[in-house]
Amino acid sequence: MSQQRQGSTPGNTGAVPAFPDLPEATIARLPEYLRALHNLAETGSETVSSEGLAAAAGVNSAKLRKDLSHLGSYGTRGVGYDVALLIDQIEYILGLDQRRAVALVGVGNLGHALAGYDGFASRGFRIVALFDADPEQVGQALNGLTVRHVEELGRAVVEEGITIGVIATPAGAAQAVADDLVAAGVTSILNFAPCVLAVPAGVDVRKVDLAIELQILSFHEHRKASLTALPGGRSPQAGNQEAVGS
Amino acid sequence: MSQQRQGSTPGNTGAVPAFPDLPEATIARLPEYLRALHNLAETGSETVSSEGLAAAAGVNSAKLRKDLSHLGSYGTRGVGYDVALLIDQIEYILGLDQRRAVALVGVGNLGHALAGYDGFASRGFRIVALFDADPEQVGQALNGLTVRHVEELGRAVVEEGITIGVIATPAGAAQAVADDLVAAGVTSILNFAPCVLAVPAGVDVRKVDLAIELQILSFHEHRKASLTALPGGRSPQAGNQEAVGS
DNA sequence: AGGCGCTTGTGAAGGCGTGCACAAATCGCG
DNA sequence: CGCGATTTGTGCACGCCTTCACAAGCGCCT
Ligand SMILES: NC(=O)c1ccc[n+]([C@@H]2O[C@H](COP(=O)([O-])OP(=O)(O)OC[C@H]3O[C@@H](n4cnc5c(N)ncnc54)[C@H](O)[C@@H]3O)[C@@H](O)[C@H]2O)c1
Ligand SMILES: NC(=O)c1ccc[n+]([C@@H]2O[C@H](COP(=O)([O-])OP(=O)(O)OC[C@H]3O[C@@H](n4cnc5c(N)ncnc54)[C@H](O)[C@@H]3O)[C@@H](O)[C@H]2O)c1
Repeated sequence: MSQQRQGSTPGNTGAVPAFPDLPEATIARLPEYLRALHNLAETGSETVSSEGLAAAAGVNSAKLRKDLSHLGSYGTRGVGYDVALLIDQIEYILGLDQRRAVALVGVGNLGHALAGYDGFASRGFRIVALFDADPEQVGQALNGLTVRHVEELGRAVVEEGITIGVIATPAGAAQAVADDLVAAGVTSILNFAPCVLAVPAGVDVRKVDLAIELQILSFHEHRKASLTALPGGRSPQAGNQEAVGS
Repeated sequence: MSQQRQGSTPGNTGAVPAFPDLPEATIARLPEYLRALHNLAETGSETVSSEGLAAAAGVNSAKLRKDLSHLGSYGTRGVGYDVALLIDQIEYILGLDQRRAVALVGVGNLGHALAGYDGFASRGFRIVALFDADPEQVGQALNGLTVRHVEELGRAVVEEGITIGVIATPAGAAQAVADDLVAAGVTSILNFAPCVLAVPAGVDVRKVDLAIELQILSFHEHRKASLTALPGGRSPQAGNQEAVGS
């Protein structure tokens, strides 16, 4: 969904797939369920109904049940879902039991905030290396890590077993950084730079663009405003039908 | 898509809607087209083909043409699209000609980065007010703005004509801040806190959650790894279907 | 032991989005 | 002035996703 995805040909011969190939839409919601489940676990709940979990995750309960049914049958009819079991299952599916190593490239304004964020560690990720091209930034300590020069990226990726790269450089440098990451063996990239990245097949790219989010909100503001201003009316200008013809 | 949307009952009686009600998927892509168009305009291009613009925006050319056709006919067959005209049209549709006023609540780690980001101003947004609950933060100057106490939010929203609020507080405070924003008259919220917000109908909420993005990438890493490790194999554990029953 | 209420899991239907393929339209050139 | 090259705009079919509605299953209470 508005995300770049370069798939690989499965060529799967087995009847039941080694990996339940969930719908993309489902995958995107699993993290939200997981968060809700963790919250429930903290409050001491042993089980949740689909209704309860759906409410906590902000979705329709039918959708939640269908999503979870793709993982297998981990609920009990008449009772609900076992919270701890479901957490384990979702974390397993998402591959969060591996505590993935992440590299962050570009420790500027945004990079500093990301490097100092503790919300990643608590969700199964370790930022294990920071990189920048600016000599001023290189060498400084940030949250227990030393910023290294971007030229060392290739070596570090291999040594630290990094599989995910986060790009927080200006847009002009993003493609070059992405190329370096891919060359080093990174197969997943989270891109904060406002630009389209070209990557080979088999590499996943997800983009986060705050300006785009604001622009989408702006559209809805515009729409709402035009509706309240002219209730049931028509466009302020350019209200052309097929009427005003030659 | 994975975004909260509280629609309002249209009750539209007119034949042709006052506002071209574009598909959500199209709206989400317009900002990307807009960026690509601005890039093209800077390089001096007067016109673009759907093929060219699609490549620059990272989408299929058929999809791009269908998207643009929803706005009207702003292309010329055999030639392409007029770059400047298309920019104007998209900016009008997105409501970017109004330079919307934005409030940022929570100037911590992430909030500082957002407040210092110049990429918003260049895309039609002005951050006009900063708020925090921490007395340590209140009063400090940031990028030409003074951080105000969150209690002043209601007054400021009205005075400054703020329609969009950005929440960058811890998750525990997010709902309360959202309530304040809505009470003050804000109808669009961009939420960085990892939690679900409840808002009344007519208010749009978009959420940005970096941990979710990483978890989605992690899933694909997991999938890719299991495919290469066990080509055509099955799940390491818990491969229960309806077999092991009784 | 049996019945009753509750909740899951899923078949089916409808809606939305995507991409193909082509007709319609425009420009440039001879 | 007509023709061919080019590119837009769109009808159509297909697949994915969502939502409804309900049968199947489970536990509890009597
Ligand atoms: N700051 C925000 O709130 C924000 C919001 C949305 C998007 N973004 C985007 O995130 C990116 C970073 O934003 P920022 O505000 O941190 O910018 P910044 O200029 O503060 O930081 C960029 C950093 O990247 C480094 N860099 C430049 N080229 C590099 C290279 N080739 N290799 C490695 N490092 C390199 C720079 O030295 C600098 O430290 C930009 O693309 C921006 O558009 C930022
Ligand atoms: N830092 C990141 O890179 C990052 C990444 C992803 C998500 N987030 C999320 O963004 C949010 C902010 O993250 P952060 O790292 O900046 O946290 P932070 O603790 O550094 O900043 C939070 C700020 O919010 C203020 N605040 C608290 N309660 C408030 C209230 N009721 N009203 C107004 N302000 C209030 C605090 O005083 C503080 O300044 C969190 O929800 C976090 O999970 C942050």
